[in-house]
Amino acid sequence: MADTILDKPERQRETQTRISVLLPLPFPGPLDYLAPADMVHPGDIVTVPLGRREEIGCVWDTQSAVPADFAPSTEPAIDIKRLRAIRSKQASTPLPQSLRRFIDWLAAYTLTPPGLVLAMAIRAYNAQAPRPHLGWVRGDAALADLRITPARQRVLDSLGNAPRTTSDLAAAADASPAVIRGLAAAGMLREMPIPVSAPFGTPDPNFRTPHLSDDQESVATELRDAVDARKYSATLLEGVTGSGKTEVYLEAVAECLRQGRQIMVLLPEIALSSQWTDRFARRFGVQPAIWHSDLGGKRRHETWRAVSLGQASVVVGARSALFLPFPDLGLIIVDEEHETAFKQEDGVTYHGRDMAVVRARLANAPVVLVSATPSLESLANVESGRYRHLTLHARHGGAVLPEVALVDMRAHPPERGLFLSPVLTEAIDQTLERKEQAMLFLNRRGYAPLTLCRACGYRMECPNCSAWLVEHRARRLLACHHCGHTEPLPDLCPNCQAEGSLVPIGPGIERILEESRARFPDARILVMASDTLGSPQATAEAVRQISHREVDLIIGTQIVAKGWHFPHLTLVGVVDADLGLGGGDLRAAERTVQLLHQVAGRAGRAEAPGRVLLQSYLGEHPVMQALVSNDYRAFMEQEAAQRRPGFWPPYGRLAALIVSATTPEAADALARTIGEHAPQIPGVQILGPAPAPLAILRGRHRRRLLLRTPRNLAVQPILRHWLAGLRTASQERVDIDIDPVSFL
DNA sequence: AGCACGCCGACT
DNA sequence: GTCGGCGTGCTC
Repeated sequence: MADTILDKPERQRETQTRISVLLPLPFPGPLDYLAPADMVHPGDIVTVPLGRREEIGCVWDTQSAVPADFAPSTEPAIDIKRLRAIRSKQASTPLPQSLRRFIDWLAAYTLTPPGLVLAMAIRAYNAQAPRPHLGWVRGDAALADLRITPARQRVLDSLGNAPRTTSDLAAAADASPAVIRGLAAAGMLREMPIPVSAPFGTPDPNFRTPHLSDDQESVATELRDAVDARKYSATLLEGVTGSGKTEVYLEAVAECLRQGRQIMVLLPEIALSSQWTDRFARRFGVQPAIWHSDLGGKRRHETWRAVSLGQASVVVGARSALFLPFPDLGLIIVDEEHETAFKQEDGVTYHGRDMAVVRARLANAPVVLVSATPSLESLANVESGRYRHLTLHARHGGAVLPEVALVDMRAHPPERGLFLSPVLTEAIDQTLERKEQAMLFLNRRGYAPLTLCRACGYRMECPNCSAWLVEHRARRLLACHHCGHTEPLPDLCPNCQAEGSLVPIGPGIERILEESRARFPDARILVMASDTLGSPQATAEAVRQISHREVDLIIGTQIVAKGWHFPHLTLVGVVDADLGLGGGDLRAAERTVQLLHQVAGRAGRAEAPGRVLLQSYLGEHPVMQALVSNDYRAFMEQEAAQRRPGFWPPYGRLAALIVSATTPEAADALARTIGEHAPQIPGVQILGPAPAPLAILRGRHRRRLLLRTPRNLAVQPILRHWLAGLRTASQERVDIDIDPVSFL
């Protein structure tokens, strides 16, 4: 990629104008540089001098597109005579205006320096300069100039019009690379870049059009119309598991492809993507481009480039795909929109689903949020008229919804030291006898979540975090799931030195595996957890084994809840349906219903009807009642009624201030100071300071303040004023989380 | 984020 | 007398 040198010293200074350049650094805004007028434009990627180093940046718009109510105040411009000149302009397509505006918007909304948001957009650009692959073709030198050995002759015979790499050529000619090097030195071979084959095929919208039911067809038509309108609109597509949501929204994708425009599809996790892309390929004939944060350097650069040139028409990815430079975005899909995995927690904190709606608005494109169990946020947006609501009612192909029943653990307790009720184990027996598959779901990795000393009551805790250490018996150690700390399981209690007094309390899936092996000795058991399925390939292999009936009993964590299709699965046992309800989280109930509903949806998709058993001590809890009666809507109305009066989200706005320091005293002092300077605004409430739910995380002591405002009040200016005069010591930090999702 | 400047402890 | 610790501050 050749650079254009702009700062020729002889160039007249008068021809240079002031331009803004945003750098991927935590500055409050863009810096000003000089460049020849009409040679650089907003969006261009440039290199500029900064101090005594050089940085890559993006030419930024002079005026901000951010709504004034939460835009940061701008500093006065510095004297033009003091500006330095841009070094060079990169020969790449500029960042589109809709992306630049999105970066500004997200930065202002999350109170993040815009440069750090830009960094997410150009990290791929930076990652690895595209080094073209070189290959060999016939050189100019005449044959007579060199002795032609048999090996050399074979190499020359193997040459073609298209360049071949050294290793390829050596193999074809059965010669060593040294022979090639010799020929090259004599000028009989010439190096030539190998043209990169287009890595992204063109999806064919008519490759295999599906047969849709009337219900599906009418929804598909509405979505196609939204695409045809070529303007912003937001739609919530709600449909139970198996109602064919994907098929239906792929018709909107097809419509957008027919227009020759680009499509962004966001999924909550990459684990889901292989199944999704296969489905896509069946519909459109080629694989879509895939994007996620740990995509390798070369692939990453290719994808970024293909998107910026409009060559990748469909990109499916995790939330970071929001920052790709689509020049002609015509549609955004957010699948499983209720998933909390869309919320980015570290670094720049933003909610992928909400930001997808913003991205769509700024690109003037339609966005479709898809879920079987929509978030209360999206339902509230439907209610207020901001989103349109489309519903798919029937399960496609005649499959019926699974029957959900409670197992009252008080009435039917497991044997001492075990965790499966006889009601559940007998149901598994019957399922296995019928040669059908069963699944046990427990959203907890490891063997036991707590290790306790029976002699003194000491609990094994993480030295860096206020969290219990989880025993992983297979790996013979105790692990912290928050910071990654591990230590061997001790023989003696570290507190009272008693021998053999440490006992595991509570189940993780390893312990359920142990119990299942003893209880169902003939069953072929497969464990699915994020730590046992390291790679996407391993996950795909596990799914294949299940589909091919090579497994009888599946034991899994959250990962099994994803939209997998398991045709022979007819029984799902939820080991601890009450698990998510503790901890006082605002969305605990909503999340539990969504998760367990999703888990239940794995059962009985084909001819055989499915059955779900929920082991619970809280049978009367609204969450259990909602699951048993399968009335999601009634449950969400009840949720809404609980949140509305107190202005809890989505009926109010929330921002969290996480104060952290190296000592508890420093954290307390800083949190108190901030609390004392809290603004007094009618309708605005400050909660705290209180110990953050994980009071110690990665060795830092954390306190939390919550700011709650009515929905019509922006929290950003309030926070800005509040924290404006604050000075913190070097080891102290205040992190802001707008619209916090996790309270843990 | 880098990379400077700057002011206090153990060494050729 | 210097080398080097990382605290504070600036970069258009």
